[in-house]
Amino acid sequence: MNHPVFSEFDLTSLLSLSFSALIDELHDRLSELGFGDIRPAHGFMFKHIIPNGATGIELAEHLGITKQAVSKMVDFLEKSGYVIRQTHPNDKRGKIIVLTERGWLVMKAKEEIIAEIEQRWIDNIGAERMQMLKEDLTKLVYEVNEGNLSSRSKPVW
Amino acid sequence: MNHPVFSEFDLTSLLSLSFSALIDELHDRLSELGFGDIRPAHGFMFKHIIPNGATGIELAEHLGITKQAVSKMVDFLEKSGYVIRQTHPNDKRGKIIVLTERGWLVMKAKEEIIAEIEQRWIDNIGAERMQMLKEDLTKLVYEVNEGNLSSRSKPVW
DNA sequence: ACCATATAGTCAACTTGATTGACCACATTA
DNA sequence: TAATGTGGTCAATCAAGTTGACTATATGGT
Repeated sequence: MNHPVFSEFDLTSLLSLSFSALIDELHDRLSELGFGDIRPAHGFMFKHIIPNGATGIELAEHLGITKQAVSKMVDFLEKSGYVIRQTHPNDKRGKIIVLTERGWLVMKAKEEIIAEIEQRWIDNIGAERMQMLKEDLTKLVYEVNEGNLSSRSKPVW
Repeated sequence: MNHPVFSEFDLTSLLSLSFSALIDELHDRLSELGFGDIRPAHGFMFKHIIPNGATGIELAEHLGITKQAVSKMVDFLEKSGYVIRQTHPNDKRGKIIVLTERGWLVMKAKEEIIAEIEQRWIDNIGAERMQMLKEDLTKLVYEVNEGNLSSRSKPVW
């Protein structure tokens, strides 16, 4: 199939479409591996639980949602066996959320799948261009946020 | 401020962050212009209403949601004065959803804001790199979807 | 040491944007 | 023209978030 190279999409659509294409494939593959109950936001949470656990409030800030919403997500993930709540060593009010073995398995699977997709893209556009792509996107992320990154991001994985 | 150029983020995060940075700024600016009731999904709907209107089912397919959900969105947008439902000329069951004057104003504002942001990025990374970025993202969108584009995309604007 | 205030987490009620199912009016085709 | 298909809406429900109220524990000023 011969596709047009010059964009019929504007930048917004391109970013949106490439992102959701990536995420959709990732979650399809995770489903096949038996992780069908994992949603994109869970992955982003896991990322901040690594490597030594995190409190609910820390996760809430990272995810940009309320601590109550985090509490519910953790309820679900704990029931499904991906994380557990441990009592905080220094603060009896607090709890630390850590990954279980199953949680680590998802993270590992995710890494492998993303690496594989990324490799396909490298085969397609070349390693140099992929490097440029990443550099440029990194710059853009910093530029648009004008320095105060992660303040309002609603990220995934 | 001197930022690292080589990515501390993986591709998923980069795409997610750059996309949401873009969308956040866009909607902040639209809010300032008095379009605070417009959500990202509305913009994507508008895009497919242009230029000659669309039926609810067409929009549902484009947005990847049910026709009932579209119907609700249209209810809202009609009440807010962005679109109207016209009776379909050939099919008395159907309706065509078209933009009102106010609807066109939002689209125009959106174009200008995106163009301005894009220009900032061009100033930052250069026009050539921007062109490459778009080309590469376009390829990636096609590659990941393996030809059947827009079948499952959950896009915005 | 004590009290006032702040903080981590949970419970409950509500909101929002989607879903599924049922239905009506009109179209299409055999 | 009867049988089936299609566009749209209504209603009930679901999922994932919100706000508000509360408990238990920490912390800091006097």
